[in-house]
Amino acid sequence: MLRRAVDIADAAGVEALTMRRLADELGVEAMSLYHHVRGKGGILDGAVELVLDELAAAADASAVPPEDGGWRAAVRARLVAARTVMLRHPWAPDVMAARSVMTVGAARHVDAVVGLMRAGGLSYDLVHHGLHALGSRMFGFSPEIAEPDAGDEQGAEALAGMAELVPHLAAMLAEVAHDGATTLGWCDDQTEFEFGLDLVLDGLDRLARGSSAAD
Amino acid sequence: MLRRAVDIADAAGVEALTMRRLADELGVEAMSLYHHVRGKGGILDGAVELVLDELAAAADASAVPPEDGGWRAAVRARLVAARTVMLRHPWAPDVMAARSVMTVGAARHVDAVVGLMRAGGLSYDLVHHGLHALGSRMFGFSPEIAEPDAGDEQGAEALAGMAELVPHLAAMLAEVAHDGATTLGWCDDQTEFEFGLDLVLDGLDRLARGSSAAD
DNA sequence: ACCTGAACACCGTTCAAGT
DNA sequence: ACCTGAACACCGTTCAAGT
Repeated sequence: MLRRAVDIADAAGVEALTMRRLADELGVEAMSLYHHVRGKGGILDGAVELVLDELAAAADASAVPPEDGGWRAAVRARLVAARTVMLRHPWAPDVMAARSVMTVGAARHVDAVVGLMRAGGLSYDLVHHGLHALGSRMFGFSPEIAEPDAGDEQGAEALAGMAELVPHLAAMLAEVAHDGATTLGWCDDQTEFEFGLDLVLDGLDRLARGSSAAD
Repeated sequence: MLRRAVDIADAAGVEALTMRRLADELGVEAMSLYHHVRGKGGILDGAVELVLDELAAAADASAVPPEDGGWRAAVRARLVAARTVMLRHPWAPDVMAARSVMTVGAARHVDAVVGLMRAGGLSYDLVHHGLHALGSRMFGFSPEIAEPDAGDEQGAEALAGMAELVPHLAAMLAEVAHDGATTLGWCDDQTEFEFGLDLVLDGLDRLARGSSAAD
């Protein structure tokens, strides 16, 4: 049943994951669902939990022993693995953010990251700051809030109308769009994810080594 | 009318911002609204735009001349100012993320940040990566996805049940909760926002100076 | 041009009734 | 224990009708 909920959200988006539709696909009446879960929230939580099981499996499969490259490489490998799972379920981070309940699956993932960082010698305090700094990257997602590039045709068109209003932005996009023609488009999300991830991990590493004196 | 929409969302949350309620508070029928905006989306976009006007005013008011402390301080001041506005309208970042349309207000804010970074000598390419790395921090918000601390009573209780399941996380929270007793609680959101912001800005600054050879 | 009432096609959920 | 039909209180939106 939760499996089916995940399939619906994957195929048609969370907004299509409705009690009536889920019941329909299970060949049952909508009200029957209430005998097995605590309302719609229970279904969303359960679906997220299933995705987090996938995440745990993927993270284990691609785990890097902390000896090879230190905690930084180990955390990086885990979060990049998390991303491959979340890309299959792009609605999951949104649901997790909307329903801010700490499920066991989420707690275990965070726990694993904390463990890797501690093994690398970071203080609990620094680890704690680090979790906040990672934000949604912790679950393989960077928040693409109001991304200035969006759809190619509509984005370019809207930008043309704003060119004199936002000169710096227009100039940046013109240059980046040109250079990026060799890659996947204006923005390579995977590249940007890894860039931001490395920036945070490098910063934490530097703080852990107490290299602020080197500034 | 958009002003009233912002007030409703501030006071009762976005989910309370409904066509019927907005019309009611304006002493008019719900269907009249469709003669002035393009459906509910238009109202959400308009409300966000109003918030972004506030943001622009706050950013201008607390602007730091680039000469004093460089681009880093200037960008920091602008994003911290953005945060004070968004804290008054916590629904705004969510709405912006949900409706991924680049409004003029959002574009102008991003443009200003790009301008400050460029004035600091950063390449368009590095600026572009930087925008992605900043993510929602660009608009004063760090994504508190599945925050492990949440409500004090419920969080502590849930954590007790998970203590043996997530040992590292439990140990971290136990220590951080203890130390943090002197401040505002387990997590000081403002502190965490500034920590993450500085981590990203420092990282960009380092890359701009080409100090990777110093590693 | 602007507003209105009734209606449509949806939601999540309650509740009494069936087996 | 599990399922069901009808109903309730909502949504956003369409549409013909009013002024």
